[in-house]
Parts: sequence; structure tokens; C-alpha cells
Amino acid sequence: MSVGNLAVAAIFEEIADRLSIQGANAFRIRAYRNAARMFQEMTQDLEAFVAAGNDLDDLPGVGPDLAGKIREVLATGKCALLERLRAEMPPALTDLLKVPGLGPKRVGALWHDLDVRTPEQALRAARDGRIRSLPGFGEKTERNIERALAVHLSKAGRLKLALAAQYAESLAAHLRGVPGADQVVIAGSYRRMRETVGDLDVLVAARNGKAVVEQFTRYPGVADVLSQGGTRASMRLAGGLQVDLRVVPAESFGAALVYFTGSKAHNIALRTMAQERGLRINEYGVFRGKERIAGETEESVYASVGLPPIPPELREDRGELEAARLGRLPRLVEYADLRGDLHAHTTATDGRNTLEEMAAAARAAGFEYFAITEHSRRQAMAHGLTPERLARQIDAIDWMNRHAGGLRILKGIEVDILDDGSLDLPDSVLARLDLVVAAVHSRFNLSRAGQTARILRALDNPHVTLLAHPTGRLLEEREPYDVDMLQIIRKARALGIHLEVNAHPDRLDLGDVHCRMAKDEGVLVAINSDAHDTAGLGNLHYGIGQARRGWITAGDVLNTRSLKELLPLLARRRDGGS
DNA sequence: GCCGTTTTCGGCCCGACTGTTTTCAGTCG
Repeated sequence: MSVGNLAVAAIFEEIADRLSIQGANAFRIRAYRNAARMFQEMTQDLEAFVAAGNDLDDLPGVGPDLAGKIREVLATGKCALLERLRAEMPPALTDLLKVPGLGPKRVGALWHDLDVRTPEQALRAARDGRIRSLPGFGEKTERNIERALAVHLSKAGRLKLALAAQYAESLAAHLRGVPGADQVVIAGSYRRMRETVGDLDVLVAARNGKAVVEQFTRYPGVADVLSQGGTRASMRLAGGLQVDLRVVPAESFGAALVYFTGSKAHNIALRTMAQERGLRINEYGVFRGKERIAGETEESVYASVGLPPIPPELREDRGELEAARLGRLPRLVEYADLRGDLHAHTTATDGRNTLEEMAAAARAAGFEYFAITEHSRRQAMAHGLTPERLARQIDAIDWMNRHAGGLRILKGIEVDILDDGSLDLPDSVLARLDLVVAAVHSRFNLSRAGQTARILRALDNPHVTLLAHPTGRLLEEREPYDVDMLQIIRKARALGIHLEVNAHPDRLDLGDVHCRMAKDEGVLVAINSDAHDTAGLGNLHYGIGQARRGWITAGDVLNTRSLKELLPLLARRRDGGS
């Protein structure tokens, strides 16, 4: 039986949820949550970890008890404690915990006193006015719960980063107009460049919190002001997005920025470090006793515990504090490091701008090279290229390269990996190209073994230079297909193939964890726009963000290389290299 | 439930806001 890390994490999370409703010791609950989070982010398989003879107790936060439960889950796919907890309470109670305003205590009360077992039943109880009679609840709480349940049941998911950016920029501009608002930053997971954003955290440095709060709640498009105080406020926009505001004085801005940028896990780890040095960190500063010793800038906060500043993208408690302590923080890749883009489309297939227009945009972006990689014929809906049409495009690009200087257009293809792992165009056609980007666009539901074998076979084709959007995920729409990414990465390394970080906001694939896996295994990634129009080149900023979250440096990226360095890296395999 | 070179027991990050309360519990980030 193969039980993935995510499955173990899900079991531990559910145990934590159910224990919390039972009112168990909060630190016991935290132990399960911490362990679950670690499994999600481990690049190594728990199963492989054990098989290699490692001791589960050596994992941070795992003691004898959790080690036993991990072994149990790996062996049986189940956990007796969870089975027992499920038998003791209704299955859907954990759904209620996801509703804002409903924590473990209230969910417990709804269940015990009103026999509420699902979000739907809770909504009915709220509408019937039954919740207000419970001890500790009142009319207002009941209305808030009712509203939150209605939103929850209408299923407002997380917002993709690019869409969140539109709100974020507009909100920031709205608040910058307030007199005395010195600094406005959108913090939270948005600043950490997470691929999706659950809400926006707006931080403002100002003397007069009230004026900022008032301007905040006057933002056009506000649907509901959830709370409003002297230094904080919270509202929901018409689209369902929640926005939280905090106002702090300028001398606290750095501490507040650290605090509200998160992640929560990073903050807890940072505070624990501070505690060990007799310091206390909160959103107002770093304190020794009553004396504030830092806090105006983020740098001062990190310096107070002996650390260099840590880029927001790394603040996930994935080893960044330890790396900072040892002076081993990576110098993360930046947009300015990119010398070109290796994945784009034109009107020849499903793009919206012509070859000439796309090339002009790439030239305007300051690129040294730019690859056109249309779909292959299998993608009929995208008007994928046949060998004949590809030949015509090759001629057109050759002509452009001869007659226009300053930008080298690379001839490529985004060729479909067919069901059996063969490619959608014959080798004789692929051989004429500068690069071949292979991609899965079908049969997402193959078994893990089947999907892995299919992709591995495609990589064996000596013309393949790059694997596009390797997990196939579409954010908030389609889960990644089940595939053994470590095996694919190792094969890519052996063959000199590179992996894409597709920067399209719907994909961001590879994601952060796999970026780091590729880096650790010594595989270069290509941060590619997958642009379908000239504006699509802007996607690259999101790809950079995702790569930075994966600890990627300029040296880990294929398309930070000059054209002269790049071409051999693309050609290596065909010249009879490994 | 985990952790520890001051600890193997007694800790475990911390503050704001709301709504219910007569001093605070629950939730959130």
C-alpha cells in the first residue's frame, strides 16, 4: 500500500480538528497540526524515509506516539484514533470549523445543545433563531454566524494571486490618499506570493488610526463591514474577498510588517527564537522587559535576534530561520535576472497576438531571446500545428532572425505527450527546432504508476528539452495529476532535461515545494510566461514569486543564462550527451 | 503530544475585537 505524505497529513489534521471540538489539550492538538504541516512540506516521502532506515522520532515535532501513528497509517492506511473520533461525533462537524466565526467551542455547543451536525443544519438553526438562546451566544452572534454560513455554503474559494493583485493595488491606492498614512503595504500571503490568497491583509503606518479605518470602510465595492475599531477593521468585498486592515504607528511598522506578513508558523518560530534570548516580539516591536529595542523596520526586528532580513517568500518555517542563522539564505532569483522566455504562443494557434507583435513585446521587455512554442496538432481546439504549418512558422522565424536584430527568436513547440508517452510530432520534425517543450494535456486520471511511466517515456525522446507545467494543476479548478515527481526530477537530471515553472496565474506549475525539490536534485528550471498575448509576458512576475518561494536562485534558472550559455544547454542531449 | 546542556515536569506566541458578559470567553490572524 502506498500512502502519500499528504494522506498522512490529512489524517493528522482531521484528528486535530476532532480533538479540538472535544476540548482536548490545545498543545496536544498543536502537536498534530505541526506534524501535519511538516508532512505537507517534506520533499522526501515518509514511506521512503522509513524504508531508508531513518527514525521517525528524529523528525522535529514527532515523538514516540506520533511516530507510532505514522507507522500505523503507512502500514494500514488508517489510524485507530481517528476511527474512534469519527465514531464519537458526526462526520461533517469538521466542515463547520471552516466557517469564519465558528471555532471548536461553538461547534461543540451547536452539536451538543442543538444537535447541529452540518453547515446546512447550522444555517437553518440560525434562521430559526435557535442559536441565540444558547449560553454565550446572542442575537448578534447568531446573525454573524448566519451570514458566514451563507458565504461558506456559496463556496467562495481562494483567489488566484493575479486576481488578488488587482484588488490589492486598488485598495492600496485608495488608502494612500489618507493624510498621515505614511506607508501602505499589502502583507499576508499576498506579500509572500502564495499562488492563491484567502484574504488580504492591509497594513498602514499612521498616527490617526481612525481616519484610516474610516477611509478603509468607504472603499467602493465593500459588501459588509465585519468589524471596526481604532486600529483594526475587517470587511468583505462584493466578490466575497475578505480584507483586514491594521494601523500601527511608524515606529512599529517593521514589527507589524513581520507580524502580518506571516506566515503564522514563521512568526511562532521567530518568537520562540526571541524568547530564548529573553526578548518578546509582538506587532509593536521587539521588547526586553518594557524597553522596546527594535521595530521600526523589518531589518531591525530580524537583527534583534541576530538574523539578516529574510525575504517574505521564504517565511514559511521551512528552514529559513536556520539558514539565516547560518548565513546560508539563498540569493533569490529576481525578474531582472531573466534573459528571455521559453514558452509562448501566437495567433498561429490559440494566441491572440501575431508572431511580430509577440516578438516586439519580448524586445520591449529587454529580452535577449524568446521562444515560440505553439501547440501540436493533437490540440485541435487550440488549432495545434501540423508538421506543414510548423515548417511555415520555422521559415517565418528564420526570416525574422535574419532581418531583425536585438532579439533571437527560438523555434520551439509545445508538443503533446500522447497517452502512451510518445510525442505528437515525428522526430524528424522535432529535430529542426531549437527546443522541444513536452506537455501533458490529456488523460489526467491515470494511476500514479501509469502517469509516471507515461511521462518518463516522453522524457526518453532525445529531442525533449523541457517538461512543461509538470503537475498539470489548474489552481482552484483541477488537482495536479498523481505522479511521482521525485522520479521524474531524477530522470530529468540524468538526461539533462529542464523543468518548467509555468508562470501562468492559473497554473504556477511547478509549485514552490517542487521547485525546491528540483533545486535540491540539481535540475534547472525555466521560468516561462506561457503567454497567449503580449500582456501575458507579465505572468513572469508570478513565476518568479513561485520560484522564490522554492528557494530558487538565478543560478538555478535556465533562462537567466545568456543566449550563448543557453544554446548548449538546450542542445546537449541531441549532440549525444548523457 | 513534544521538548530539554539552567528543566524529564511544566512549559508550549501574542494581542485585538466582538459580543456576551458584570470581568471574560471565543475567535482570528
